[in-house]
Amino acid sequence: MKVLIVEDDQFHSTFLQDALVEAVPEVTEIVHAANGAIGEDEARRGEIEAIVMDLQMEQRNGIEAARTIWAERPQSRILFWSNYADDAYLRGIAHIVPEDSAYGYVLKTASRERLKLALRAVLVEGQIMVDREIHRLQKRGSSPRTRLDDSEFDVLIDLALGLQDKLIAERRGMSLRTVQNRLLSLYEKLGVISELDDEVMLNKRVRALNRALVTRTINIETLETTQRDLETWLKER
Amino acid sequence: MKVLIVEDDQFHSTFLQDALVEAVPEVTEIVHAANGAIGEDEARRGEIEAIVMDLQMEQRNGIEAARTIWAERPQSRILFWSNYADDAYLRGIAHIVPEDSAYGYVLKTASRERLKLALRAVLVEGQIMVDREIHRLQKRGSSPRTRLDDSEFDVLIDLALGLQDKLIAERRGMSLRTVQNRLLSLYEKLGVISELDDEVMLNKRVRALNRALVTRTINIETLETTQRDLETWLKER
DNA sequence: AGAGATGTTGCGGATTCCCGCAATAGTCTT
DNA sequence: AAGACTATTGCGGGAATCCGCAACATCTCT
Repeated sequence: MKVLIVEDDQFHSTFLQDALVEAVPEVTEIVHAANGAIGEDEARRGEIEAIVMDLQMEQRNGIEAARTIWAERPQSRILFWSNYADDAYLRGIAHIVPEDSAYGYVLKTASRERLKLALRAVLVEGQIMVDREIHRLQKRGSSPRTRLDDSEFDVLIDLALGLQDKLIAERRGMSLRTVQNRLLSLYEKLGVISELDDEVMLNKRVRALNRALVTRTINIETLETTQRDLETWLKER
Repeated sequence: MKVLIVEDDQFHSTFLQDALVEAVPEVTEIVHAANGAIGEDEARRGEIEAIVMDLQMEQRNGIEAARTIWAERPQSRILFWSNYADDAYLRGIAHIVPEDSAYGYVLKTASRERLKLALRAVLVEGQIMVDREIHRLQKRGSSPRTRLDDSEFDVLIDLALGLQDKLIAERRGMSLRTVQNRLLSLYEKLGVISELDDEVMLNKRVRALNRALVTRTINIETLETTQRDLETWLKER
């Protein structure tokens, strides 16, 4: 079994390798890649189907790499190994994971045992496995009062990119007023109103982005990658 | 010589310790702390004056910890060891570093040799040492056309927190129109106008925050820590 | 099928934002 | 010290945003 490790941090990479040979003795070869772009090449060249990948990397992050890898070889099994439990990563993965392919998400703060468990479960057994910590975070918002639905999330992205209402309406195919309704519920769910509310008036648009960032609903990488999507959309409209 | 290591990542912590004993044989004792709050306690209890500290930590980050440590013991020598070269960190440090005390800033991607050099230079020799990579980043903006001055940076912070013009004016003691002038030059320097300019109209306020984030002028931790400053200001006005 | 809940859209107005124009104050140069 | 620059501030107006009100459209449940 060939396994590809995509990780740009030296120490984490070797730590990962150690855990891997312990947890999965059937490994015959381990290939390393220091960022997402190299990872894609290696996966292509080596016809590799078992991958452990960091999410935060220079150049090209894990989500983007996974997207092209899965596009070329949908049955690839990918275990994401990340520092953060940002909701944006989960949504990003949820959007690109192919039907019935195996993947997992483990935090770097997880114990070595849990990492080894996830390595076996995903790479060998082909299971889906998401770290409990992350699930907790995902759940926390699951009271529908706080959790954003997909269309709200789309509008949040556009807001974060700096589009104004009219453009968002055009891009998402809604009326101006509907966009504003979405924004309204965004302000509600992100806690823009409740906080410093009385007395202090805030710029809700900026505050919404601020809250989305500190609550880990989106992150800076989200801004960067969605920016590219926006640019292509702008060209072909 | 007693040295305190403040670092929440297991691997990095031991790596740091190894480099430390190699580079600084005069070390007699090494104390570990897993986050900023514990670090403050240890520094206080142990009367430690040589510290190596990560910047990104849960709970309480390196800048905040350094602020209280330096407030209590200004001659402390602190080497910051960070993943990122965000401008926000540099500004944060520049604001709190006491007169003629030693500090340094090294990236985690730096070679072991450079780390060891910095350890000696800062902890033993009491020099000031900033990683070349960071300086490069700081310089890049140093064409005054792009680099933010302090008052612009202040306004950027307030904008990022979601304050509206009137409140910023009150907080920073300027007139409304002056705030708007600052915003104008912010939009200019952050590249809000130049990008997608013609055709596409943007919400400049949000776009400014977006640009400030992706250019690493500020980061999410900045949002969190400055939020606390804002809250105290709000109470006592 | 009918009643109620939820989502979408238009209209209008109060507020905020963006910024050109112009007067004044402060700084630098020669 | 006079002239040139730059920063600060007020005024005013066009555009964008926020949001209540109300009319439909859809969906759900019994």
